[in-house]
Amino acid sequence: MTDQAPDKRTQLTGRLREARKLAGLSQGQVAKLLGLHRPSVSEMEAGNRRVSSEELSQLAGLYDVSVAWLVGEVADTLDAADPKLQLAARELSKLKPEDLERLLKLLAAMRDDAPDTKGA
Amino acid sequence: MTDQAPDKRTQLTGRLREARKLAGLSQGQVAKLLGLHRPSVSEMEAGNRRVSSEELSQLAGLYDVSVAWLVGEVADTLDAADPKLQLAARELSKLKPEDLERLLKLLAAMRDDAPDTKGA
DNA sequence: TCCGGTCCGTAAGATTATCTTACCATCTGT
DNA sequence: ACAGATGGTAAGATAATCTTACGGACCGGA
Repeated sequence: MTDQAPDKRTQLTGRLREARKLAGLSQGQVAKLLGLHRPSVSEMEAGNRRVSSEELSQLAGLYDVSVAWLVGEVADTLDAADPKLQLAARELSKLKPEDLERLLKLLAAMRDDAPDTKGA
Repeated sequence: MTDQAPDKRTQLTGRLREARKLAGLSQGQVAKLLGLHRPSVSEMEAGNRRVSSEELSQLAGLYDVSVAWLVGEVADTLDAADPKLQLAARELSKLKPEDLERLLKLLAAMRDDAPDTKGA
């Protein structure tokens, strides 16, 4: 028990759960897809279990997120600035072009309607 | 058939060693910096030992590389993608968090609604 | 050549984490 | 209330990792 830096671990566990739910998957589904058991996934998200690098890659693929975001690493790209942006953009890529166009207009409307928060 | 898809693992181990040497560190140095023993690092690079997500982050920091590269993941999925997606991401970054949340749910619903062609 | 030092790979027993199965609580829709 | 699904947790069996140690390969100096 030489827990010296639980920050990263907590971040990972939180994001594992968040990404899973956003992907619309249950722990059981994930377990079956990764060839694991339900309790394993449960304790992974609880932080009571390690997540190997292989599992990390598989989870990232399943949830359509990057391993960098899962482990809380900051890259210098656009997606890294806002964690959820990558996920959202990923979803956008699956839309039909016409839907994407519509969504872009909607986004512009939302932004124009409520400008605020941070500048720059 | 013990080795059917060792791509990811082989890639990780190979890159672990490559990154370490490029960083000018010995296994002993890495072991001490991570609070491990020399044999552990040795077997990590040999692929006979798992690398946890925490260790992965620490190693990436030590070697000054990204975890995405270590595991063989393509980091920048966004920037290299369609210009339209990039534009969409820019719009997303201007949204308020609550709006982004709403949008994520909407996207998840759209994807869930559409017929899927079983992925990875 | 011989020596001292460093680096790395590997083995065997002790230690630890993980797996497997099972049970329980909660929530939802009928 | 019932049935189904989801998620948290416990205990023994299992498999991994840790710890220590030994040995080989390499390099520069006497």
